[in-house]
Amino acid sequence: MTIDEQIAYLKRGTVDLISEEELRKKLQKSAETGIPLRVKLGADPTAPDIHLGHTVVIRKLRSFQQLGHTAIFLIGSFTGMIGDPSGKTVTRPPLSREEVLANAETYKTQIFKLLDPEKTEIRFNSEWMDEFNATDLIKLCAKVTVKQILERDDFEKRIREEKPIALHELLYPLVQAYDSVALKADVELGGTDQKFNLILGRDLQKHYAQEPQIVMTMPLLEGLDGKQKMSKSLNNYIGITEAPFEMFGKIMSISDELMWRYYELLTDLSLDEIERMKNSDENPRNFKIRLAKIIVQDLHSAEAARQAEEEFNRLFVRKELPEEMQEKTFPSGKYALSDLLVRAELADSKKEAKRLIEQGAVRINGERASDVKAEIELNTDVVIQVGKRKFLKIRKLD
RNA sequence: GCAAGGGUGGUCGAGUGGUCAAAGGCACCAGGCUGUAAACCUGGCGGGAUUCAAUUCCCUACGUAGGUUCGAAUCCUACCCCUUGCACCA
Repeated sequence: MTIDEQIAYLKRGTVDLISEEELRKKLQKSAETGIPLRVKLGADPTAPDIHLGHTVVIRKLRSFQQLGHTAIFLIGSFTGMIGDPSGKTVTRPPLSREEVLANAETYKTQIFKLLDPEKTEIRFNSEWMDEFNATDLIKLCAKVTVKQILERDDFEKRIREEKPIALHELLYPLVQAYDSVALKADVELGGTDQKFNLILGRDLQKHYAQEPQIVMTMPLLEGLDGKQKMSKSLNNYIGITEAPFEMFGKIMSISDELMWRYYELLTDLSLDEIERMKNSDENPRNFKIRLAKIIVQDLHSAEAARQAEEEFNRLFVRKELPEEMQEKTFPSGKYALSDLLVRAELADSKKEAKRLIEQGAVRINGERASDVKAEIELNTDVVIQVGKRKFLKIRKLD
């Protein structure tokens, strides 16, 4: 690839690129000297469950890796061990060293679904922050002004809304910026919410007589609802370790509009190709299937994607029973249906079980059961379906 | 420490003595229509029991613990927590 082609490739899907000129210079220099660029991506060690939203930026890191550069996955172990009470949710307890290490392991297995382990540096910021003493910290603080820090949008917003800001929260961006100095990063990637922190890294590097890093930010991916950003707490996410069929199904349930967004940020299809599909009058459903297959293939395998599609067709197109379903064993005998649903964990309470029956959500061996007081005789195996996607085979125990 | 404001169901947010298992929105669940799309429509949304059924009853819940009252999310007392301002540190 020529330098121009590389830039075009790397620019895809980015929101901010500061700056393209500097990136060009770095790429040129790297090509001339054969020294790969050091590309940093930071992660918070408190939430080791990676979802598709995170993969947007991880995929970008992979792009750099594929061009021969060094991917650095930085785990904020130091920050995690202090504990960050910011944000509206419950105070996060500080993590112990063991927890941080355990989370780091989880991270590794997840990111290596996308990144090449051989070409990835995993680093922890406690490597240098543990040695940092009060003098170092104060010297570091002296390099920026309060005004600079308070410029960050969310700080500004909280001041305006008279919400509290803990002092150490002001220090987090600084520590993150210092990580870039410690790593001698050439490029730092992050979500758009990280823009301020990444730029601060540039500023700080100048203070340490380093060439400032290139800042690239990526959009925060919308979750399955298509409105809010994907996150675990909003329960609108697809986890990177989810089973192929789950992933496939969730992708099939997103809106058509959102599908194009996912195409752009989660696949490598050319923008031209995506545009062509968008303007085609083919049933969008087919494109969604294609998207689902691409994503499942990327995170699992081609075979897994094929099977997921097959299962999807079986369940929702042909309305057949799944190939495999969970099984539970009960002593043979007579059961009140509502009771059985609870005991089989298909409903949380008897009230809910009755509700489900009343609303026609329950099927026994394919027959809709609408009698709340129904009893079923368990003398053979029975398949119970609740709603569209919960299936359970109940086996009798003699 | 003082003063003021606040703590309600998954969430936001009404409710200031009975009609409150608590309005309304969102989220969520189920059904319908579809392409497991969107939009839309319908029902549900603490738990247990009871009736053929409309039902009815009981328990738990409005920061915690007590109290007043026939009756409290609502009033009183103490405590805990959050926010803001002031003070202390001088």
